[in-house]
Amino acid sequence: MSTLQPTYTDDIFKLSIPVLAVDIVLFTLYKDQLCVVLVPGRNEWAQWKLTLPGGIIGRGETLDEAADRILVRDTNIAGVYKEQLYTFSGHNRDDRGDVISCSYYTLVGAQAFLSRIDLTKVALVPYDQISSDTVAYDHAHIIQYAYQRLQWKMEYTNVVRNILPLQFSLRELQNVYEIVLDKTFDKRNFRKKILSLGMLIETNEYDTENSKRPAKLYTFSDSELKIIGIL
Amino acid sequence: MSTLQPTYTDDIFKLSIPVLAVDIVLFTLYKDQLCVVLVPGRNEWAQWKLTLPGGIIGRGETLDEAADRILVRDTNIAGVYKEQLYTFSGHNRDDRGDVISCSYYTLVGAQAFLSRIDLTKVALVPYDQISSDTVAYDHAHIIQYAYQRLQWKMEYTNVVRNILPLQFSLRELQNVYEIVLDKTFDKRNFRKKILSLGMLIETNEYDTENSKRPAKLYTFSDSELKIIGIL
DNA sequence: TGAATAGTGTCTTTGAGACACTATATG
DNA sequence: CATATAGTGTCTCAAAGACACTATTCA
Repeated sequence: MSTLQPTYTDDIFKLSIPVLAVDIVLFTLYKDQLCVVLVPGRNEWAQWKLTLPGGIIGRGETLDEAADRILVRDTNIAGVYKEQLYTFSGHNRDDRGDVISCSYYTLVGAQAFLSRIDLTKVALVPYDQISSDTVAYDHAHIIQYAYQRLQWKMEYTNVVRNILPLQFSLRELQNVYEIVLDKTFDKRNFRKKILSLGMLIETNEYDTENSKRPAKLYTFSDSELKIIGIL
Repeated sequence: MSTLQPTYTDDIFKLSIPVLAVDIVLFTLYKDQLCVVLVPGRNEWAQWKLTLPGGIIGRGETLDEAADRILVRDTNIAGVYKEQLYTFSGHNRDDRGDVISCSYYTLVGAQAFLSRIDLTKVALVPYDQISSDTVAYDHAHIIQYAYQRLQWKMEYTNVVRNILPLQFSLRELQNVYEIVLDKTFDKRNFRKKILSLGMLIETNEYDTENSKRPAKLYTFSDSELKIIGIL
């Protein structure tokens, strides 16, 4: 993985084919809110608005490699879960010319996030404050699409593992589900269900900081994304 | 929609950015087999092998427009259901240079398919005969991915509507499900389930051709893709 | 009237969801 | 010992799946 920008030997916006860019929707939880990382817009159309971290893909680069490069460049974050979302095209998406955007989304835990990112360079915007008024181009639409995908993944996979620390209590886990899915769950039913899925392993440790009665800590049994039926 | 090829004013395979192509996985049912439409490979790497219908996207063209154009060019089929699948990239995907492929899949009923297509120009290949030995580039992989998506859509949406005629018997419907999902269903449970979903409307007509006892014909209640829980 | 396919109902099991009390540590 | 949060069990209802016979048309 390289943090170098590719160099372009042509005026890429004047070619007879469209330019392919990669845009990244980085979700994290911050103060019990689902947030997206955005950067200041760098040209006229984007003036006064924020945009997704993104960039033009270079020759010889794969989409995954470009996504990694851009993520490191703008957020200093590497090696996290990411997934290709959708490739957006359309007339007049971008003032620079004909740009097609292959979008990715990633999910990062708050601790990993805050330790690596430079908050003077990027903004952390709560999902419910994102709209076409605050975000440039069609990026609000892309973020909305990413959010739908994230919700789906939360319901049907163990993707939640990417936002939690190595050990966590069932209460923390339920909090994440409730925030991302924007609904509440009955504690007993939630625990019954989540434990029956076999995606958790009990540890012998307890969280004594966040509550009166210490809560048993769990870890995830699978290190990879796995499809399961949840909730 | 135009059937013209875009014209390229540069040598697009020598640019400093990758070239974006669109490839289409067209599924249809033929003689009780799930089949994919393939075309002869047009260059060295693809020699003796078949490829997906595909082409380079032109400037000012959206991905959906390019998909429509290529579908008409290679199969003479227009106005059918299609969906973007995934955008594939990778080192050495294509001998011509750095090509990234945005893939689509579509689903076409046999009658519409046979009436429009020219079978001297394209091949109809049963899904279970597709492998890297018979299909060029990474197209076998793309087809496999498309098949997974199709199976998923069959289970959770009314996408099956795109492969059936306007009117059909429950037996025909069950056949399609059994072929695509590659498993069998109990007739009573299938009918109970499918009718409870409310995605069908009973007609007053009967199919008297395909069986001794005439079967009641049904139509779909929704003209759009709709998420439902099936099977 | 026999052959072929359409069409129908019940029982059992499983999972989802509603719901309230006890257990344990801290100050 | 009061408070705050962890942790636990039962009942009900709905949907999935197993399973076998009757109905209708045609030759």
